[in-house]
Amino acid sequence: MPSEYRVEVALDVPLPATFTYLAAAALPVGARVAVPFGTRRLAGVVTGPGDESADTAKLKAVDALLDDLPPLPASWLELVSFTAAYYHAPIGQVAATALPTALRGAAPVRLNDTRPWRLSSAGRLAEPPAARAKAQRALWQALSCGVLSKDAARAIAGQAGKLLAEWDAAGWLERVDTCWRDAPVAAGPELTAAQAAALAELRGTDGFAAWLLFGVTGSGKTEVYLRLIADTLAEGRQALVLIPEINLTPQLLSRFAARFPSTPIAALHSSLSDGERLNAWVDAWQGRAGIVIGTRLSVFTPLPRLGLVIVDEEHDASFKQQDGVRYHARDLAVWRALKARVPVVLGSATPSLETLYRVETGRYRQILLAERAHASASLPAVRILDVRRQRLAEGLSEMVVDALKAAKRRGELSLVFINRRGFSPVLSCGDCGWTSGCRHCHAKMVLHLSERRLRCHHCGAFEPVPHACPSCGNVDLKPVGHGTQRIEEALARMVPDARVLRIDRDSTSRKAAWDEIYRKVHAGEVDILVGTQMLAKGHDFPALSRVIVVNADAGLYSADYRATERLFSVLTQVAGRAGRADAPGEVLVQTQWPDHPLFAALVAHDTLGYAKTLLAERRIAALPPITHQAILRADAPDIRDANAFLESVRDTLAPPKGVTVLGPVPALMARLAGRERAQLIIESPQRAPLHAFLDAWRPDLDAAARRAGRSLRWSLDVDPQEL
DNA sequence: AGCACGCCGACT
DNA sequence: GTCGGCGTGCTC
Repeated sequence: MPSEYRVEVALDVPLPATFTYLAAAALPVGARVAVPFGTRRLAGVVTGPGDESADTAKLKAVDALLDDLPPLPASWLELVSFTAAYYHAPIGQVAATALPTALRGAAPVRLNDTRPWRLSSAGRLAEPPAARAKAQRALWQALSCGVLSKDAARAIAGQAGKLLAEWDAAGWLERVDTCWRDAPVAAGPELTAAQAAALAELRGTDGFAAWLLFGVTGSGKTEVYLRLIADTLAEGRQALVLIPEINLTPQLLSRFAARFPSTPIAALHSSLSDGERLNAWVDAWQGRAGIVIGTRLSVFTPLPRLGLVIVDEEHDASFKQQDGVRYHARDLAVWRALKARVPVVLGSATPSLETLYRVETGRYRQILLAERAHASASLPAVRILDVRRQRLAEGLSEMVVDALKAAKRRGELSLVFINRRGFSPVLSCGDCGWTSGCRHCHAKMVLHLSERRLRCHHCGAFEPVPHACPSCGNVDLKPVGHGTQRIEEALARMVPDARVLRIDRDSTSRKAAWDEIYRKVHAGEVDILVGTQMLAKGHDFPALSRVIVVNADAGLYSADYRATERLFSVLTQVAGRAGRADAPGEVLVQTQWPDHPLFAALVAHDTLGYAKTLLAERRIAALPPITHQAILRADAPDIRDANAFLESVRDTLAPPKGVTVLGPVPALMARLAGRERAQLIIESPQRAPLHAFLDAWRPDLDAAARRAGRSLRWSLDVDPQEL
């Protein structure tokens, strides 16, 4: 049979183009196909009609049309190609990222019918199982009362799968197409005046609108989301809810399930098997799920009846993918809402500067929830402890140890927060507060002990390491944020009889670990919790009377200009752990720089004011979000190979007016997993010339990488979140 | 990224 | 004599 048709197919290979194939019939755009590629057989997605100018002799034919599913929707393909264009990633790799694992392979996929059951008319006339078969009887009774999902059936009878199959074969059952438009919604708590006002404003729009829901910790943002979702479901439309991985807890999911008991919810969390994820994904795609709730990857779920998008904790760094296709789920979520002409709500207690800047420029609208939902819970009192010229034992001051001892005597739970993020060795003077700033730009210079010099990671300038403080002559210069390695042992030693529990990635890697930690804490078997980042968010601990931050300074002067923004955010969140119940909490922050404006804002709970300060700084320094950046990263076992690659591409193409290429400079984490990392920073006040430059540059990058050999790895990061 | 082809060292 | 090391080149 002659192959008269041609199609373009996107394949998961690191090549920028799509590939032209011959086909015996006109294949629909969005169809999944299997194609021969070299010696392999790969899965691909049809992106459009084939290139007619391609030489027929070189073309191969499509092998098979996979799946009996309908083709992927045009809106999904549009999202994939936008992502590929914006992040300068090969479209086939984006498509593979956007599909669930089960749909990435070249094997056809068969789907289970996941629709719930009810009794058919024959079933209603049939004899119920004997009363002594208790489980069978219970399952039958549940069916005769109404509709039953497979999960619900399994909860009633362990053998549900087998029984349902038998009864179905007997003709007693039928499938029900779910409709959530009239599904019941459980009553929620009464709204506060602020929540009601926020809701009224959010409901007042039609079509696309981007909102920042700016609410302090405990102000009840989730309740606002639930009410909006109820509106969306009542119109028969679907809601997409994006949540940081760490906040996507069973507690949160059961809160949604309890509010919408009969609405199918597709929860896309990390512990799903490939099959479960596929089912949830297809439920969303086929319009069977009313709510999709999940982490950044969920932004790619096709939703035919999308009516609302919510991004909770929109400032959270986990929305940015840090390898492969480096997309930002929050930004893509806003784009999706725009294309679907539906509202998007970005919620946060500490909004990102990107989002606040868009509020400032009028693109997003802001709604404030200024008070905690429980009138009795007030914001914690923050005290700044000046530790200059103090003797610190393992980073702990006497004041902090005394506070911990007093709390222990009163039987109260304290939290010692260790800020490990943003650590890079910036040199500082413990006497006068001098830090090693770069004389050519706004960045801090980083100590490179092996090279015995200071190096700027923004512009690349370097200087010898000073022997004494250039400002006051003190010879005892140290990297900021040093010396908190063995803090839990130190605590156990300095606070007699204190029961110290450490919480970090290691101690929580096992699944049962969290349950054990919760049990201990709730049973009052712990006096002091010690932990990093993980403790700042997501998990609710009761009656935290005191939060102590021992090394805030590590983020205060960092080579990464985003460090202060992140520090303020994490300190606000960890402070929010204190005093959530009836007792007002206290937060103690140790610092060598008590006069830093960050602390004044923290004490005053002035998130917005501090954000304005930071935005003003970014404007002066011409940094994001005022300007736009991309980073070309390279790593190799030998730094010279990475630098050689970056130098060879840096001058292949003259950047257009306004676009600046800086570097090569070392990455903030200059060495990782035995590889040395360096980068070029590309900056521009306008997005368009930046993207045009990256597009034109791409072939040069591919060519240079080929010349550089296999040991070199490289990637392009648009809107980087970390240096 | 895979996977082939291709040309040089230590083994049955 | 060959099994296998990973350099380089291509994939519609």
